[in-house]
Amino acid sequence: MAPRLTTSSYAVLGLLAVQPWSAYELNQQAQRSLRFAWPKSERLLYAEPKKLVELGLAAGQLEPSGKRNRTVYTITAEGHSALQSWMATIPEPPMLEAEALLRLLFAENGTIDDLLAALDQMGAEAAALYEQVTTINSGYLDGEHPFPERTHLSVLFATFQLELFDLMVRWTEFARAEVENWPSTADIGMNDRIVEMLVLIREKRSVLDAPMDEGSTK
Amino acid sequence: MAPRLTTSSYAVLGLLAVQPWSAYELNQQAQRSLRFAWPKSERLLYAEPKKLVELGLAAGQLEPSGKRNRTVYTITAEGHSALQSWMATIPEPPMLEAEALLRLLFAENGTIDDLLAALDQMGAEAAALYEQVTTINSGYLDGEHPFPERTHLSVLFATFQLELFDLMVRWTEFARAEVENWPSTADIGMNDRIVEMLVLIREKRSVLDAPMDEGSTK
DNA sequence: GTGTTAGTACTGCATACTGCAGTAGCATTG
DNA sequence: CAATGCTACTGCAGTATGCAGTACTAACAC
Repeated sequence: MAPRLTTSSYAVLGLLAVQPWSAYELNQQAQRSLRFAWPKSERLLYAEPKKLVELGLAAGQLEPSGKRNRTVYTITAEGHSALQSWMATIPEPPMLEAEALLRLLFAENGTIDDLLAALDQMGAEAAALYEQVTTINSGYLDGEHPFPERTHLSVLFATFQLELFDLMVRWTEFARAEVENWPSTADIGMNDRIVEMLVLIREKRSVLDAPMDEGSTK
Repeated sequence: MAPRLTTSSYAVLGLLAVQPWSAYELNQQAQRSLRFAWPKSERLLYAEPKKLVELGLAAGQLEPSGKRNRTVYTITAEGHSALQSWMATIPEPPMLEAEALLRLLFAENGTIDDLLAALDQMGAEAAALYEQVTTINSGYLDGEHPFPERTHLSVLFATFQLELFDLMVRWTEFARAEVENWPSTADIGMNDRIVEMLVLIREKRSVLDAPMDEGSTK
């Protein structure tokens, strides 16, 4: 039976549309950019091109290097047209998986320090990724893009990543400041500060822009 | 053999720590908040409490209502302490799955309209969620929170959701404006505007704040 | 009074995906 | 020449998802 094409299949097909790769190279490539939009396991990235070959969307040629054999996958004409059709379909909504936010939701089951540690972890990871993406993109100004004709796509994509990481850093700092003023994780409910935030929310104003009022802390 | 505890197990345990629920109610509850931090399938939310019972972290009592039986799950003392220990561990990094961004990365395989449609879809979904969360939270000001003592957690969590949805709306609008100026999806590479964006990135300035320069648009 | 629709409350199954352990060649360094 | 680390994968057990199916209940229409 013919296997079904998943979004991950099209993700791999998209990479093959750039140039032929072996499964190993596909994995490295996925680490560089794909993982920020469609994070998939190494294991899957080895399995997916085989499925594409089976379906005729890619071709695999064995290239022996020494005693080892590596298979290099190339997109076929059918692969190109499958990818084109997929591009015209409507995408699934974005999904965010964040364990740190789960810790916030259930914070009453842990200590203030547990919660602060989770927020700090999330902020630190976002900060590190922000630096990484900034460095890579700064390099493009010096002609370091491996596919110069694709720079516009990488850069526009990077603008989203950077805004997201920046938001995570700023929000975790904001949340830390709030939580530091809590006497405990449980049974706070609605104090003056929470009401303040709710008013900002109702007025569709950002809580990150509004300075914390001295009188309402503690 | 005893099944392993996953993050999803702790997510369900966290819900049970709030109050006892049936698997059906667990699913409804997960729709309201959990899905924004830890999106899991309905199917799993039916299976997970059974696993918790097997492990002694929850107890399930059968409550017949008419001819139908529904099982209501309650957290046990061991469940509480398992949850507490988990709260002290470091969380996994956040992960974003966004098909629309995948379309951007591989946009050269589709038309400008395909790309705009994907961006619009992402923006529209984020805008709808922004409204939803704003409405629900505004209700808390009128005492509509089902667990008043947990309002502080819901609200702080909501501030992140709103910032994220707002970012998605603003970024998709920004990206749309950029893409509208492209002659095609492919082979743009590095024009003046892309260089401008790269300079902003290198200087760690937000592209969303910087107005688009008339002279550089095509 | 009975057919229809919508909501409640699940289960089974095929398929998708992940993590981890294992294998094995090749290159560098001590 | 042994050890370490990188390249380049595969097998397998377990986790998670989507979808179809089952079955009961309540409301309202006809």
